[in-house]
Amino acid sequence: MSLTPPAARYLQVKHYVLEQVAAGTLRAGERVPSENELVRSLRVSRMTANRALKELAADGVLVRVAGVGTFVAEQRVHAHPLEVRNIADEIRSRGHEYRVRVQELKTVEASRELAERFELKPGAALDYSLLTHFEGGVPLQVEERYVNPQVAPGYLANDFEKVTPHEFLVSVAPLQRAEHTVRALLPERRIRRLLKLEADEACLLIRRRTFSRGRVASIADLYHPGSRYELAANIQPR
Amino acid sequence: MSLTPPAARYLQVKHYVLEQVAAGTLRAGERVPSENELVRSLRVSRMTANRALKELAADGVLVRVAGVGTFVAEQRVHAHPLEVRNIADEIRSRGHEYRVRVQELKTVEASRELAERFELKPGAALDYSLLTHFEGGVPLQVEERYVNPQVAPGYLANDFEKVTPHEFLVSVAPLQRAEHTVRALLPERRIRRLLKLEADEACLLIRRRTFSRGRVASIADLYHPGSRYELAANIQPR
DNA sequence: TGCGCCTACTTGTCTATACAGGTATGAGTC
DNA sequence: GACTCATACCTGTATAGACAAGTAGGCGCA
Repeated sequence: MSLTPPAARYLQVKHYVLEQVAAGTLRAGERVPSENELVRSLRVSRMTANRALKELAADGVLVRVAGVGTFVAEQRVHAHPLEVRNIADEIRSRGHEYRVRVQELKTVEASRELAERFELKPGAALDYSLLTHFEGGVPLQVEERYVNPQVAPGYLANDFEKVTPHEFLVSVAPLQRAEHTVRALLPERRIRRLLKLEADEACLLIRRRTFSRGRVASIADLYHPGSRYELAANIQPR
Repeated sequence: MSLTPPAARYLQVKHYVLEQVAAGTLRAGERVPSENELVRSLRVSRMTANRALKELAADGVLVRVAGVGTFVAEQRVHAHPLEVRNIADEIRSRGHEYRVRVQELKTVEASRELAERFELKPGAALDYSLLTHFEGGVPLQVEERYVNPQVAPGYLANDFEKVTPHEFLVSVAPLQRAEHTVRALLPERRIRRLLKLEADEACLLIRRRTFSRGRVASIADLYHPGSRYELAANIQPR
């Protein structure tokens, strides 16, 4: 069983190749379909196929040799190709703290997007957590996670005050197979919708955005673009 | 002073942006020229500008927000964006060993490509080292390095039997500013040209390639595509 | 056997063009 | 003050077409 292919076509191509690598149809050292073959079989342009293979090569999954072809990389033990950005790790030493807001089982009935992304039938349940991150006492980020309990069992049993969700997921699931959806900070309306928690914090978050009117030279103190939050951790089994 | 801009145009764009970030013209959080501005000022297509900015964002140098713009990322202390692949580290625990063949000062007169790449006048000298890597007793790779002595002083003074060239370079030079040229294994003719060292090893290396005639299904035992060697370590000062 | 040449194929790069979706801002309305 | 709307701009994605450079394999020649 595999998850629903993503919407973007280059992601579909990556998905197509990764699926065969994960299933064992393509083993280490074996030849991957060339760009032109992918063009014919998947009906995409060569630039799209090129992007997909190039990114997989950058992740260390494939190896490309100009003039020869593309091949499944040998197993590399140490280096993990997927770059993981963990805001908690990054700012921990700079006055970072976070608070756990929600930690519960959620049915996917409400959101059709979730059901599709995780390929779940209506009525199925997902582990859900919502954290707010602070830096120097100022609420900066909202981290919302949906985790398939089948691929990361025991997610909700954690004490997220001690172990961050990211740390747990890293320890329990093979990161090479993980698909993380990373987005920048939320626009104002979604923050309002999300943060019905404590009015003052919502105010602060929103005020930091509303301040932007008038001065656009630097977006640094509004967005803190270096840091991000992860919307959904969608981890493939196997 | 800066090094010669690379040949590929998307690398020129990256170079253009990185130079301003390194020089301090663009500080953390500040706005980077948009894709369309780069199109007009550097006379490249938007796809090229897009690729340059996208890769810099993947390296953690920039942060892009759709609909807003591109910004210089905040300083991130821990994570180093440049992914460094070190074959010695990767295979060390799997029967890996290497032998130092050449370790000397070389003038760049012979190669015009080298002089241009390092922006040196004819007659200038470069530190040079040539190692052969083995895995399970079989010679697998040739690692050839040219290092600018001004940016990595003391390179030749190392005992490369104890410290690999890569490890020394990592310790002495800021990797964020490094430009590594990574290539796959050499074609047959260049191996012949390079390896006038010991006939049997050259034979083995070449034989592993000549074996390919007839069976093309898997290139694994010929190339070992997962491992690479670095042709030139060209490290920018500052 | 070794060498150079040619052809077919593969990846790398670049361009022009197009559409989609997100965002900031100002004008207008309640 | 809060909201809606239109506009201008930005990034994300996708395509078709083109040229360059590298490689494998076949062929012929010395």
